[in-house]
Amino acid sequence: MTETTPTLPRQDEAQALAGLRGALAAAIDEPPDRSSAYESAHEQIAGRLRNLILNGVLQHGERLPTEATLAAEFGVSRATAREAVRMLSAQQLVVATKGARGGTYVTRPSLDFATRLLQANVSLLADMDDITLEEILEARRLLEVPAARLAALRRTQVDLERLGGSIPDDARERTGLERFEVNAGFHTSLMAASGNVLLEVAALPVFTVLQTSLARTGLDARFSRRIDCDHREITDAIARADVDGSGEAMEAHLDYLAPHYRRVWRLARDGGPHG
Amino acid sequence: MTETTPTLPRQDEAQALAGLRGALAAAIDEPPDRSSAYESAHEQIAGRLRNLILNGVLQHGERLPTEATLAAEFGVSRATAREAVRMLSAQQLVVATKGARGGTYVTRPSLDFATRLLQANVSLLADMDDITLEEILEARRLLEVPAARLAALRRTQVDLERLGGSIPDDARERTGLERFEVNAGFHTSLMAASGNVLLEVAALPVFTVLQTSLARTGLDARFSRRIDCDHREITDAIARADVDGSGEAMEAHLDYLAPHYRRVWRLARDGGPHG
DNA sequence: CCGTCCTAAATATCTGACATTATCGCCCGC
DNA sequence: GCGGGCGATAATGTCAGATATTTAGGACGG
Repeated sequence: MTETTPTLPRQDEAQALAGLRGALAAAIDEPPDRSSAYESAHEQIAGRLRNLILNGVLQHGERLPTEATLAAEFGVSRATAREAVRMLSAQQLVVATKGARGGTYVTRPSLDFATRLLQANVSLLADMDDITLEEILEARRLLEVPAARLAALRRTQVDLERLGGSIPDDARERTGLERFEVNAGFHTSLMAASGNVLLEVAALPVFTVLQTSLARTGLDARFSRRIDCDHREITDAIARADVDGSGEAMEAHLDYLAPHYRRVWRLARDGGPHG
Repeated sequence: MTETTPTLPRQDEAQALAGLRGALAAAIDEPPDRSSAYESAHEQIAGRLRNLILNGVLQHGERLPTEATLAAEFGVSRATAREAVRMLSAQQLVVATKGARGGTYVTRPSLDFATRLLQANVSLLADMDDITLEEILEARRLLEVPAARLAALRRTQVDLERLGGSIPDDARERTGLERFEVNAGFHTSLMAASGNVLLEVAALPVFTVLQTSLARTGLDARFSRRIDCDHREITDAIARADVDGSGEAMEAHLDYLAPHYRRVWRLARDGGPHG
């Protein structure tokens, strides 16, 4: 029975989990998970801890055992335990603090983090042609038109002020980056006014991927003026609490933008990745 | 001027990046990024490499320098370089393979990975009351009603067969987990039929979070039958290419489900986290 | 010509040490 | 008696080197 160990040794594994259980006064029926082929030690440990967090056994703010303790309980070296914790920290499931009362604490991914993560993924998936531009444009329409309608229903005074403030009133020339920020500001304000955080999180990456490709090419003054004008129309409709009008204004805006996106997208395809 | 180094030493940093640049024959104007307070060495390195990947300097399938080389170029130990790579691998930006022609290769987060990541985040955000049930229900409606309409427009023969096959035709009693899988199967088939991958990715986490809370409480046979019945109606409408009918059937389905979700959600709130 | 063995190259893991840092409690001065 | 500096302490962060494991590819023999 002295076979090699494709997974952590069963006994140690059970014991380690038991120790963790005891230490945390938490119980969870962990399925053996002998599913896939080979998983390295740190992945196994990371996965186990991740399950504890996702299943709510380890609650927000709770402290994990120290690296040394984890290492001992899982029967690995500290370096390996560290890498497991590092994986979780990369997913913002835990944060590590130094110092005396320091340690590893369960945390929550912030909205901001979730957004950035999603955006990175969408961006990469688009790069690889897993997602087409048309899908992105469609998704944006699906998210933003209802958002505009909801905003017309629910907007508060604060929302309206923020929306108005996000549209520049001077006709000053702007760089690509500045335009990007202006547009993103309006977009974010609009999604916030919709009153649905989930919608906000879902829409921002979609918007950003599109906008990033636009910003790289630079956009002329006439185009920018038209965007601001559209934004103002949308804002006005929302201010009037005109649900249908808001949705239609948004649709018109997206209709105007679509061909521009298609153009810069083609450019990026032809000129970009072949560097 | 022998102050401590809150960031990597500038010279080594520049040199390391230059080395990497040379090695990869890639150029990118890296801003100094002296933004936030303190960033540990592995975070800095991970961030730097991440930027190279997200900006497309390192393309899919390309190979990073070996751990030893990275360590040398960034002027850190191999363990530190390893942790940086580990963080990227936790985000599925790279994969590490052992063996002779092994190494660290740039990869793409799979759709499946993106979905699971998103789901974990949505789930945790919901746990923390950053997102309310009503927002989730609303988001689901916003995603699935248009998806049903699109499916009616675009469904292929394969889609229809898959949809039909995902609805059980026997009236067998099922466990909570089995029901979960049946419902998830229909949901996934529907989103696939919509023909928009992005929609699919966005909707699955929302669906799963809702469904998970349902599955935990167990659902009686009458409820299950009703769900299957609704699913069949939706499928029929899609098969008829009845766009409005599909959307309406989906709306009716969600209307029926909403109160059930509200009930189990309350239960989970009252009984769950206080353990 | 094909299969087997061997070697090289890379990651995976271990070990033990040292560096850094934030907290806690003690002690000292007022 | 009491508050502020200041070391002890406990944790993560980093380092250096060694060993194990895995895999690709070449050498060698049948």
